Amino acid sequence: MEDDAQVAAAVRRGLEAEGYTVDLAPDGLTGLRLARRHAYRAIVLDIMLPGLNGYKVCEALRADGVTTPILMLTAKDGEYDEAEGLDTGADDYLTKPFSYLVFLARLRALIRRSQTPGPLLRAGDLWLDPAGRRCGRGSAEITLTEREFAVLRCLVEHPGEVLSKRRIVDEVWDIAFDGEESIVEVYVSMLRRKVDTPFGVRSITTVRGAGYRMES
Amino acid sequence: MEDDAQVAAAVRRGLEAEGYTVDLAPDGLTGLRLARRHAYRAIVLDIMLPGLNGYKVCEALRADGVTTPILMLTAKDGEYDEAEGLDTGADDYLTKPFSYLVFLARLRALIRRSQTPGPLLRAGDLWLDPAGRRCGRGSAEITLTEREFAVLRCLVEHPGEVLSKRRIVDEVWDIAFDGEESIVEVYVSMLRRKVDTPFGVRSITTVRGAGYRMES
DNA sequence: AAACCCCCTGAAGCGACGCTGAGAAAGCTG
DNA sequence: CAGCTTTCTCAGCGTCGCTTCAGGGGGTTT
Repeated sequence: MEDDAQVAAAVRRGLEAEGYTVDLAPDGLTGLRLARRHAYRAIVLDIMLPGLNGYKVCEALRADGVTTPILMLTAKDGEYDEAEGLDTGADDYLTKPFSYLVFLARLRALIRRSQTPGPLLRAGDLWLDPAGRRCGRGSAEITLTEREFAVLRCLVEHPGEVLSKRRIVDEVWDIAFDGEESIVEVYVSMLRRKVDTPFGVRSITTVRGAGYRMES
Repeated sequence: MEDDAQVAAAVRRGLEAEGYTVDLAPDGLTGLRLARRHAYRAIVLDIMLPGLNGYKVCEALRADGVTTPILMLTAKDGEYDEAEGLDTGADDYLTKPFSYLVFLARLRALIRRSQTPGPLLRAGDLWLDPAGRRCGRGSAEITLTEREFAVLRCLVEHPGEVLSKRRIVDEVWDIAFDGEESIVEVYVSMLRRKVDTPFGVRSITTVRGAGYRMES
């Protein structure tokens, strides 16, 4: 216990030296309250805690919908049930005693992994996630086909700029494509029906004789 | 030097006779490379190594997040401090000269102690333990074949991201694989039958023309 | 105002894509 | 060596998306 407090203090000093900001909770209940109030980048949780044990805290947090990555510190003599640990929703485990370097590496890995949401392309409240190949307006997700997505992406990547059909065909279609440029008209039509009309807006403007423009 | 090489060879023969598989590195850098690429059950590290010494190797591995238990072999004459060895992240140390039986016992103890749940990959209530090569949903464990596990792991490592069949084949299969990408379809089908259908969910989404996506 | 041009959009064919069951080949275990 | 598991291929089938076409609407020019 006194030992634990010393370890905790050492860990805090180490992390703060790395540039992290650290909040330390003396017991489970305090930790739970802190975690509920703040949006931490990661939570380190000791199983052996005064008051409320680590499992309970973890379970309570997950039940609250807190998705912050949790690193659980388990005792050396694995007295606990493994399945229980998996169920409560921790993201990683570390068995005591551990080296500080390992601890740091695991914590970093955890934080890195939780920052997955890739860069979004935006135009107003319209968003496009190239990595996940998703798209939507506001909180509503919109299902697009491959070609539709490619055309919309092309437009959103150049907001406020007029793109000729020729240019869009060149960027979206294969070089071997020998069809008409009018294919773009068809896709713009379909896009408007999916991303504009249902929301009562008009984000893709036709510039007669020149092409199309994404309003930013 | 020559002595060391002979000791190493003898240790190798002994361990192989016990049924272990052994990789031997002639110098620190080679060892580091091997340890980074493979998931060994344990690493035996001599402090006196050509090129990169044992402390450096150990430190580098731990900084990379490699948690494989490390047994450090130190020289008798206290030029190096034992405590220093433990500081860099070794799990146990042995002072030369030592008896083979002691060595074996310590190694076994290390391996036994290290079999705790490692870092978990998660996607919703689906979990994957790469170290233990186990997987499950919630508290239910799911049995997967090697390939199934590798494909699922590949997907779970990039949650919310669309992975093309090409990319999955590249990550999971051998470079020498010259089959069709459609093999991925077969494995996704089998995975869905094991990890999705029995639980009434659909976590692996098909993105037609693009690939597959693990819903996060 | 008429003619012209550009664009919109619904319909439909067809080719491509993905899913799945069956089974052969290779590997492992007892 | 026999029986089991695992891996991979193949083919059939259903579905979906890409593209074309044609008719209509609405600016623009003469």
